Amino acid sequence: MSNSPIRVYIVDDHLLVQEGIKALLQSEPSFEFVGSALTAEKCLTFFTEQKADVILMDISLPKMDGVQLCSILTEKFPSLKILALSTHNQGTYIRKMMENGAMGYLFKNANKTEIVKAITTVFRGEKFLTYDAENLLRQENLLQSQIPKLTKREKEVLVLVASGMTNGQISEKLFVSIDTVDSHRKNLHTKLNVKNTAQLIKIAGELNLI
Amino acid sequence: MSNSPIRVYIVDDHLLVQEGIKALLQSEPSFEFVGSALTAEKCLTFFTEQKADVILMDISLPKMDGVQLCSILTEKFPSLKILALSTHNQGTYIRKMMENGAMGYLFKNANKTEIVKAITTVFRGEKFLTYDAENLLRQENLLQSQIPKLTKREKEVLVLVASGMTNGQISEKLFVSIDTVDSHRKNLHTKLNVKNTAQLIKIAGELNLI
DNA sequence: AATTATCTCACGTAAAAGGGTGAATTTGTG
DNA sequence: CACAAATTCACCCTTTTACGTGAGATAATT
Repeated sequence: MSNSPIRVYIVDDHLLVQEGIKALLQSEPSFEFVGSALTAEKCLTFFTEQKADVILMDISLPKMDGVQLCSILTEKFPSLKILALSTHNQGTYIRKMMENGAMGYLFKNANKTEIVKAITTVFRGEKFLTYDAENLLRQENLLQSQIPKLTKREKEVLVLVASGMTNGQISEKLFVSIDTVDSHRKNLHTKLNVKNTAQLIKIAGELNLI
Repeated sequence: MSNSPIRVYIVDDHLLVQEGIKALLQSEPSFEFVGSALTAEKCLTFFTEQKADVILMDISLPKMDGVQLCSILTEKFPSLKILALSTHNQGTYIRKMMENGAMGYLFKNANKTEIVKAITTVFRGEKFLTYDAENLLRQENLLQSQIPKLTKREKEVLVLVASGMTNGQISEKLFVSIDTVDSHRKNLHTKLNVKNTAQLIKIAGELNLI
């Protein structure tokens, strides 16, 4: 098992990254480069006939993205180990990939040692998260937990306010009284610690609540 | 002149991209790979002793970014041709790099043909903008031209409003009367075609005006 | 079952914003 | 210089928000 090389495939729309991986793997006898693709479609075509042990996968692919490709591949080939390879420094992407069957997440600025370690780790069936990715997830969780929990109604009112509607118009739309809408806005102010509509909409925008 | 190969240097914090370029250039006899760096600092160190004809440069580098590095290099080595190599699909970056002395802009998803063409083009002293980059600039210019031109004072008032200040507070801060601030806000409403503060701050956020 | 959270509504006052109109002064530009 | 744009200010009136306080009804959670 440890004698035969790990067969590695790569799908990335950046030719340069493909070539880079290829070059790196060629200098390591324990790996065998079995193919590459620029798009998810071509990757799927490859796997109908051939196989690999580990696939390095970019997230941002044209048309079908990495997340979709990931879920398809894990379903069809449960033994295939997927290692996400991306520049995306947003925790949501990391989370999505791992939820869809990826065994690891690597940033493209990784050095050779880290890449080798990542591939061998996921090949063994263990998860691999680069230190930066772990950090990112932790920080984002912190931020997320600092966002006050708004109720369904409050979120509803918030987006309507942001759309420019007055309390009167909102009350008609939601079939409640103006005073009720007023109450929700007061609660929004309290929860988000603002004192007027301008501040409210600004921070709501920053928190992607609208 | 066409006999001696074009000496190419690359600075990019992604090792994989470096390796990819290296691999591509090795298969082309008209190019000579003379070195690479992961950071701007190491790049500058290299150029104190050695030289190159064309430098491929990523924009997002740790610490010192590509724009700074670009302006330094063009000043010290006017004959050096800089080719920006980036995944950044924001027109501002393209514009900044070209303003700071870059001769070309290439996306990292470029294929071999395009990369070769880009290098040879900038080596000849001509500008090279990949089709996508040109498109992007054109589209952004269109969008930009659709944003109403706000006066200096209006922008000032806008950010103060977004910060949560009332007309009274703004008037004190700017040493003008409340009526004046009121006027500016009315003009903002007219120009941005909104009818209240909520809408104003929302679209201002979307247009990156605050 | 008991407690808590959410949603609802009411009333009153004060503060702020919205809307219209007009106009003087300064600044910028052809 | 002349014309346009920007900045400034005033006054009126209406609408909308903001803020406090209290409270009943329903849904969710322990």
